[in-house]
Amino acid sequence: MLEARLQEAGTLKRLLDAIKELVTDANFECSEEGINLQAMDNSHVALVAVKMQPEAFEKYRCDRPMPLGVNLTSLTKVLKCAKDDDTCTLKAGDDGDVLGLLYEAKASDRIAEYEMKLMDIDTDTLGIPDTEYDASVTMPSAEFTRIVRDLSLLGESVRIEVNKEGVRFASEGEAANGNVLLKMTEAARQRWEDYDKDEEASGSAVKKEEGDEEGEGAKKGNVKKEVTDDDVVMVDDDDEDGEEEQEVKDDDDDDDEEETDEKRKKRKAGKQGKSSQPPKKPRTKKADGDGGDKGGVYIQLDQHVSLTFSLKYLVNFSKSATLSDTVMLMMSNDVPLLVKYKFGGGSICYYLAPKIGDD
Amino acid sequence: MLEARLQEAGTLKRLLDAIKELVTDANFECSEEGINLQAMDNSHVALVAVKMQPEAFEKYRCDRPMPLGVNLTSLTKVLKCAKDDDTCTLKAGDDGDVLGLLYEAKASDRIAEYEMKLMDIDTDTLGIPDTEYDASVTMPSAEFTRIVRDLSLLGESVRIEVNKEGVRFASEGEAANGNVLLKMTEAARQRWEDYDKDEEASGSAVKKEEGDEEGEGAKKGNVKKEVTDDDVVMVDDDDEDGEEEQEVKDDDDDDDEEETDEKRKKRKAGKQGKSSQPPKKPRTKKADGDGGDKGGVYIQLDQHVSLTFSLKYLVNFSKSATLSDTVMLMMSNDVPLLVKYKFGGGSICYYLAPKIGDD
DNA sequence: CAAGGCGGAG
DNA sequence: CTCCGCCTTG
Repeated sequence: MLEARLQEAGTLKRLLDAIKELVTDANFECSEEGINLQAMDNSHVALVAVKMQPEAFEKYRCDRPMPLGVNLTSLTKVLKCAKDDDTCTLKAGDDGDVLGLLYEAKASDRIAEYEMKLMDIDTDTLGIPDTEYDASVTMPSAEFTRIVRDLSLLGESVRIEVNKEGVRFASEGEAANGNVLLKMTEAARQRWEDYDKDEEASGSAVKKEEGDEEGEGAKKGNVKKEVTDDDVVMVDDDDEDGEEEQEVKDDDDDDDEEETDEKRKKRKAGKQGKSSQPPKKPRTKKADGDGGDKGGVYIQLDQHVSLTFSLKYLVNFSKSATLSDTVMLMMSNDVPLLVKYKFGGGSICYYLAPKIGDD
Repeated sequence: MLEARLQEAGTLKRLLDAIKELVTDANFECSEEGINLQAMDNSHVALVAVKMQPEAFEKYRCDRPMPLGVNLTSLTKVLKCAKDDDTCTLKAGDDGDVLGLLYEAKASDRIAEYEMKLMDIDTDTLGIPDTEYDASVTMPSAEFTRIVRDLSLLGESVRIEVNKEGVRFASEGEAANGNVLLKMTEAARQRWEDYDKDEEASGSAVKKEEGDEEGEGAKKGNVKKEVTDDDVVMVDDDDEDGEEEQEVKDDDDDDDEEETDEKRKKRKAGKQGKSSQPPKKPRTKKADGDGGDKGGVYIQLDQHVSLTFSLKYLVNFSKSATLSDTVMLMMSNDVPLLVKYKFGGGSICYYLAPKIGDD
C-alpha cells in the first residue's frame, strides 16, 4: 500500500511536463526509499531517471516495493486537473492496478479525487554505468536552456568542451557556426561548490542509481535508509516556516555589502526558486567581483573533455529547468553525458551517449 | 575590414524582425558612412531601405566599402542567439565571405561567437524616386500598427486621405466597412514639428535615400511645409469645440445621410483602442487641452492626398513599431507611399506604390 | 498577443 | 519528406 502526500501538485506537474515527451510509459517503482522511475526514451537513445525520496513528500508511506506502470500521457492529463498549489496525495493498493490521486485545495474547500488505470510495463531496467565523471559543470538551468535552444537553430549537434577556465558549447550548421563560452566565476564557485555534496551525504549520489535498481528488483528491505520518515515530516515543517519569512523579505539581491547569515540565506531562497538547496553554512568571504549573482558556471575538472551530443535531446532535457534553477552536466570522454536537475527531495537525471566521429 | 559594435543586440534583432518577412536576402552595404540595406520585397511590390549611421554604433570602423550579402533568415537565427542587452560586434574581413558576430554579456562571463556564411547577391539597386511629398503624417507608431491591423480584418486595402484637419484611413470589406479618423492636435504638432529636421541636418533626409546609394546625400530638405502652424492651431481649436459635429460631417463626405448611433459607436471604437485619442474633454479651451502626451497626429500638407494601399504590406511595415514610437507617412498623389521609422542613429523606410483605380 | 511546436496535407 | 496551418504556451 502506497500513500504519498506531496505539498504541491505543481512539482509533479512540472516533472511530468519535463519527461512526457521523452517517455510515454514508465514504471514508478515505489518502495520505502521513495519513488523512482527509469526509462529509455521512445527512440531508445536517451535514458531518464527520476528519483523522489521520501523527503520530497509531506507524508510518505510505502509498505512494500511495488511498480506502478503508468501511461505518462494519461497521468499528465489527470495532473492537469490539479491546481499547482493543491496538495496531492498518491495512493495505490497492493494489487497496484489503479493509482488514486487526491487533490486538496490549501483552503480545504475543494477536494478532487481521480483514479487512473495502471498497466504492466516490461521493465527493461538498464544498468547505468557507475561513472566517476572527469568533468562536472554546474550552471544556471536557464542558461543551459538558452544555449541549447540557440544552438539548435544552427545545427543538429553541439560539441561541449570543458577546461578549467570554462565550458564551451559549439555548433556548426549550414548557414552559420556558433559557439558560446561560459567562464568559471568565483561567485559561481561559492554558490555551487557544495551543491552536489548534500545529496551524496543523503544517499543519492549519481553513482547510486544503478544500485537502487538492483536493490528494488532483487532484494527488499535491504536498501540503505539514511532517512526516517519521521525526520521527513519535521524537516519539511521547518523548511516551511523558515522559507516563508525569508522570501517575503527578499527583494534585493544586489546589496550584499556585508553578508549576514540571514541575507545569505535569503538570497539563496530567491535564487533557487523551487529548488531544494539546503542552506549551506555562511561563507564570510564574498568576492562577487566577477559580477552578477546569477551568471557564471562552476567547474570541477579532472581531465579535459570534449564531447558531441544531439541538440534535439538536450533541448528536451532542458525542459526540466522548471524544476530547478541549477543544472549539472557531468561528462567523461566517451561515456554518456549526465544532465542532472535537483529539486526538493528528488532529482531528475538524463543520460545521453555522445556522438562518435563528427557526424 | 569592418568592425561595428552595437551597444544592444536587441536593436539589430528588432530590425531584422521587422524586415525578415518582406525580404529574404539583401546586401548590407558597409562603408565609412555606415551600413545601408536596400531591397525589394520578395514579390517585388514594396521596397525597404535601412540606414544605420556610424553614430548608431558604439564603435564603427569600415576601411573600405563592401557589400555583405546576407540571408536574412540565417541572420535572424544567429541574432536570436544574442540576448537583447548583449553587446553585439559585427566583423567582416575584406574578402567579405563571412560575417562574424560577437555577443558579450554585460557581466562578461559569457561570450558567444557566431560566423555566418555570406552570399553574392545581385544588387539590383533601385533608384528611389526623389519625391517632394505633398503630405506628411507623423503619428505614434503603435497607433498606425493598430489601425492597419484593425482594417486588415475587414478588407484588403485602405484608402488614406489627408487634409489639414487630419488623416483618415478607410477600408471596405465584404462584411463591413470601416474608417478611422485621426485629428491633428496641437500637442502632436509641438511634439513632432521638428521630428524630421534633425535628420535633415545630419544629412539623411528622406529624399536622400537615393542619393545615398550613389554616395552621399547631395541635397537636403524634403517636405514642403507651407502649412502655417497658426492655421493648424486654429483649426484644431475648432475641432475641440465641435468635435462631434465635425466628425459627423466628415462621415457625410463618404456616404452618410444621417448619423445613427451604431455608426457613431463603430467610429469611436475604431478611433480609440489603445490609441492616442484622448477622451474628449468638454472643450477646455486651447489645443493642449487635447493633451494626451502620446496621441494625436501631426500633419504637414501641401495638397490634399487620397491614396489606396494594400493593407497586407502596411501591416508588415508596421512591425517596425518595435523600433520607434513614432512613424511618418509621406505621400503624394500617384507616387509611392513612404513609411519611415527613425531610431537611434538610423532609420528604416518602406516604399509602397498605391493601388490604381479601386481594386 | 506572439512565437514555437505539432499535426495534417501535398 | 517538406510545407502550411492550427493549437498551445509564455
